[in-house]
Amino acid sequence: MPIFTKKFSGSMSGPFIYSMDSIISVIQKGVGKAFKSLYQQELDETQVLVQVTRKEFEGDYTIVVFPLTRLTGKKPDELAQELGNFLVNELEEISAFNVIKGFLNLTVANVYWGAFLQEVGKLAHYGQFPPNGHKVMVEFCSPNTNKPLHLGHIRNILLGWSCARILEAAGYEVVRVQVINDRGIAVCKSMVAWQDYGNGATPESTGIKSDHFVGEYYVEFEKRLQPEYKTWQASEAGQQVYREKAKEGQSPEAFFKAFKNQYVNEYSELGKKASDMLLRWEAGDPETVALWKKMNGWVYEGFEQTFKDLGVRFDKLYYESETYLLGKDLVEKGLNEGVFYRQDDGSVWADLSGIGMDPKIVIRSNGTSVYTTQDIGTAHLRYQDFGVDKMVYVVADEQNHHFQALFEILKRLGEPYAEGLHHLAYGMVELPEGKMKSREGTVVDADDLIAEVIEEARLNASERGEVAELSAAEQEMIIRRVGLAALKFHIIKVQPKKWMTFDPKESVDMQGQTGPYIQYAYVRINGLINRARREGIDFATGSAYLDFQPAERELLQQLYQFPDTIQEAAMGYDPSTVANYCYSLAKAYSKLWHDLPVFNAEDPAAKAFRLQLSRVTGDVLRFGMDLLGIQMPEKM
RNA sequence: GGCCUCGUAGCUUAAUGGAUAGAGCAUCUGACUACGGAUCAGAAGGUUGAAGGUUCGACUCCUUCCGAGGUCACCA
Repeated sequence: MPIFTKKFSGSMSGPFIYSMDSIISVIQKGVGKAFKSLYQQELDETQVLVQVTRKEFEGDYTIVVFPLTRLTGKKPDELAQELGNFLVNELEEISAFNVIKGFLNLTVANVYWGAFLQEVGKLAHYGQFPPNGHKVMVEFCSPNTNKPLHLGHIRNILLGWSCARILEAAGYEVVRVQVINDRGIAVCKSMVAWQDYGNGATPESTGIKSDHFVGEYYVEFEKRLQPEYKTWQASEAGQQVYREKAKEGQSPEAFFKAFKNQYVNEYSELGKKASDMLLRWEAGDPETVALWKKMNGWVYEGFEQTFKDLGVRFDKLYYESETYLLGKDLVEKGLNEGVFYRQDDGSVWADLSGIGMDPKIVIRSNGTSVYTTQDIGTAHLRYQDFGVDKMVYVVADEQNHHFQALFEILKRLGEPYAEGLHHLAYGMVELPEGKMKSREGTVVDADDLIAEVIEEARLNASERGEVAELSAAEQEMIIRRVGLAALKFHIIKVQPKKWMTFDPKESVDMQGQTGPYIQYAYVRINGLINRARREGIDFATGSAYLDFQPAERELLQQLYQFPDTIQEAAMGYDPSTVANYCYSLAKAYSKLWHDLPVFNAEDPAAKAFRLQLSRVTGDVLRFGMDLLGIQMPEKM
């Protein structure tokens, strides 16, 4: 059967990926040949629309012939019939066809599917593409150091991590980084509160997780500020400001709510303490810097634990305290090259009217730099550090405007990586009650949430007892994996750009379209494979089995889609694509499990084939879920 | 106000311009003396926010409108 050896040694062949010419391109080429031979017409084959046949119809792949009719002047059904005949005669891969309302459904020969499975079965990492020579940086998480991580960070972290893994699978070399906002007024508030009200307490002395410990002092600051502000509002000074600055008909409540920031900056004693702290920090006062280092150290220790719990790590951390002065020299250079212009007051701007945006300031009139300037410098620094040709910023969509401006400026500055910049903008996470608001205490804490899903998994496990005979440590690992799978999958199955409503009750679901459902399919497979290995069954002997049942065909088709799915997810920076694929594959396997006996199959070839099919499915599920940052348990 | 995003079943959501809009949850009904029932099968649930337009064909593209949100800082 020479056709198969030819197909299996395509130009992309490597140690990792299954690489025969895709069936779709085989079909497309066949259609091109048909047009030449039947109608004497040249055709752009890539324009032929080939898609997976919908379940309710007979066949594996479908050609939509409508767009082709105007080239021949034939009716859709007639053209489809002629093409179908031609393809079945000419292509060994195609064994049958049928035509329904202008759709040409093609059936792929069983022998082709059978060979596909055997070939994939030999690969160590089906779906992993060979290195493509490109290097990409993914920035994600990037928290402030005054508070612990919350639900929003979790979505960010999961998206960033998964995106990085998917790019790796697609052949990129990936560098994971984050920028930690370790300076500024917010951090100073925590410092002031700890200094004044902490009485020397430490995370160790209180037994509180260290980032939460620091967060409590941030809250403490706000708590102390409130009565101070109330008192001031009632005072003559406060009333005078209200009379002078309130808009016509604005109630005191509304005015003072809006005025709060200004109050803290200009009138508050506590606020003054914080801004003094910031000034001392900027001046490099040793005592202040020591305090800052101590408290940030606590925060990092806590963050590190959360990252570990979530199973993520970074290659390099950038700190704003080290990068916030960067970018000014690049602005200076851009100024000389006409990329920016200086106003009379000394401030420097970028004119972005060319892309329909308002002017963007990059240097204040007092000569200091802004956020955008800093990001310009950081991007440049990163390029120097790693030489990446792509940079992906995983940041909430509230910063769309900022990144649009930043990318445009970097482009105009002629930065070498400028064409490879991408803002992976994700939607905010809301609760069923509405937005999370730290002031109202409705923020879902990351550590609490993780603990909660694990407890839920523990409850579920105790109701079953399959893992009861395992050691405590093994049980604990399984419970963690199951709980985290529920949480992670629940978040990552939603397209990044969509705002999502996070219902804690649904996030711990373990049935239906969930992480544990997929894990369960894997665990079943694992049980079968272990038994087969104990009995020394050779899966390759399944190649003799070719009379596929519908459930087997469905699974083969889906397995075949895996590399394309990874490419699609990588190009679209969209992990939800992989999540949905994994679910769909697990569902197809559950169906097969129900419909057909595997170990007790009708004959040895069928048994070996189904074991091989199961094993490959298990491998793909494990690899696919790993791309989402989800670990598989061996039992559950 | 300018720019941008979103609107799909009660809820959470899927669908490179293609066939009867696909799942899960919740509700109801079935299926374990076959390899793990965290499963499978079935029922019910939709004028895809509204109205036009382009197209052989529109959830998808265009226009207008309605609704929700974001952003337009010498904040980060």
